[in-house]
Amino acid sequence: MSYCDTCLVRNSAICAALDSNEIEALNSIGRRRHLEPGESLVWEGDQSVLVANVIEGMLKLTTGTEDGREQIVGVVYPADFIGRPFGATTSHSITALTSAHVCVFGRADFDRFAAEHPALEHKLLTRTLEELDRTRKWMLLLSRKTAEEKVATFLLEMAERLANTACEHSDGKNSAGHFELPFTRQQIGDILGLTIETVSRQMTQLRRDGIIDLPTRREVTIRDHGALEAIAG
Amino acid sequence: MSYCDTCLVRNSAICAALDSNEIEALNSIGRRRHLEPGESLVWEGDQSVLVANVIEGMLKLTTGTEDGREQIVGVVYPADFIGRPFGATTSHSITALTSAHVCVFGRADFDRFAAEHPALEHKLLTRTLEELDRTRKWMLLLSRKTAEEKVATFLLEMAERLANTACEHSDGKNSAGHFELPFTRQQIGDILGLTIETVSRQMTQLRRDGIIDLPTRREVTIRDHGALEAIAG
DNA sequence: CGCTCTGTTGAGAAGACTCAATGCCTGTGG
DNA sequence: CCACAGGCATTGAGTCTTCTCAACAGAGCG
Repeated sequence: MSYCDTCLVRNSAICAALDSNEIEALNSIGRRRHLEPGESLVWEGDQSVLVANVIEGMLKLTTGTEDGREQIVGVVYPADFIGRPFGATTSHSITALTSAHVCVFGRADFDRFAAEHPALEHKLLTRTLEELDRTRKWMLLLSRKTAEEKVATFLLEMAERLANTACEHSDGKNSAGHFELPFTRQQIGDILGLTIETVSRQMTQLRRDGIIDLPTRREVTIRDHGALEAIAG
Repeated sequence: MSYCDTCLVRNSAICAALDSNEIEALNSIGRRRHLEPGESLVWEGDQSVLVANVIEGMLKLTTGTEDGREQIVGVVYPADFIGRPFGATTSHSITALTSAHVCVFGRADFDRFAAEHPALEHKLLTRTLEELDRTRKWMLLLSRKTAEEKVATFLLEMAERLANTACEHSDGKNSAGHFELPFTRQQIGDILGLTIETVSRQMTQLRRDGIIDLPTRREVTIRDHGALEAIAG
């Protein structure tokens, strides 16, 4: 009996490119692993020894300077693929933001398996291309947008991301204009390339302007979506 | 007679994954094209109708805000692959920085060809993964490094890039510590997320400190490589 | 109830930007 | 051959944004 039969992301992860026999074969080289919030799966600069599918939870990809400045270079969600196949080292750390479940493969095993299954590689390629598009779009934000624009852009993106998941879970928390932030202010700062104080100030300003509301620290209500988009630029 | 027989990048572009029959087939769907400096091959937001290999010259990938702020999200060199296969739209413009030759394919033709040649897709995948690594590393620079660190990092990277090409061309211009900048100050600013004035000031400061020399506007000599690395962080 | 962790707010400093003036090449035409 | 225009680069002065440092407030928890 394969883990995959009950896998939540069976049909949306890269595994969707495989038939049931192939899934069985992939399953035999993988294993499930649980991560506590804050626990890391790989560290920046490490030998790339493992790759994984995210089954549940959220993880951050980070890189940093020697003197401790950190930048989040990506956030991954269920069904996303993580790790660096076909390469010697990992260019970023991977750390759980929430409690998370991943499906881990030894990199060498995975590389070998992928080489024999072009459909899997194709899926991996299209995902990598999409990720590259997203990353490049983020570069513009990091380098050219003001703090106000960054925070507005971030809130819009979170609203969109979480509106999708709301449909699945139907927990009522995340509707069109209201959602629960899955990040601390520090993490938002690390994503946007700002300090925690600047993030806080911009959020307060948007609340004062009546564009958003902050019922609690972790909740956000978008009161004027158009205005937020205008600010995001 | 195939163009490919005389292609300068035949063995380093993704074409290297193909045997001579396959190259012939790929050649039949591609054509050469010349670009003048400043001429664009694709525009941000366009339908993705073509992809290409760079044969000669340098091109920039850019994205921008509505109000005209621009960010260079990548620079490509001979043998690099450009364009967005397997996707509807292009997330960035591609513009020649120098006079350039590219080998262009219709995207639909290329997608079809790639689907039938897993070795080509594999090569494309590894390249895309490398590009993603580079791009993420650049995010840290854009968001967390100071102007001084940015310029130092840029000069080191250029020195390394151009040292490699020096071996091929042996024109004597680009040795370990000396090279000719292929960018204007404005372009350097667009790459580093700085204004032209800030770039200029940082370069001047590095010259005053005796770390680099600037014999002409376009030439750079690195006098103290270690110091430059220390500054780059 | 007090402790800790996270977030908010304020004051001042520092870095980068804007605007403006000047300098230096290159190429063109007299 | 020289003068001059136009583009690029440098330099300076002043402003604005964001960061830093520091104090304080509020939520969650033992």
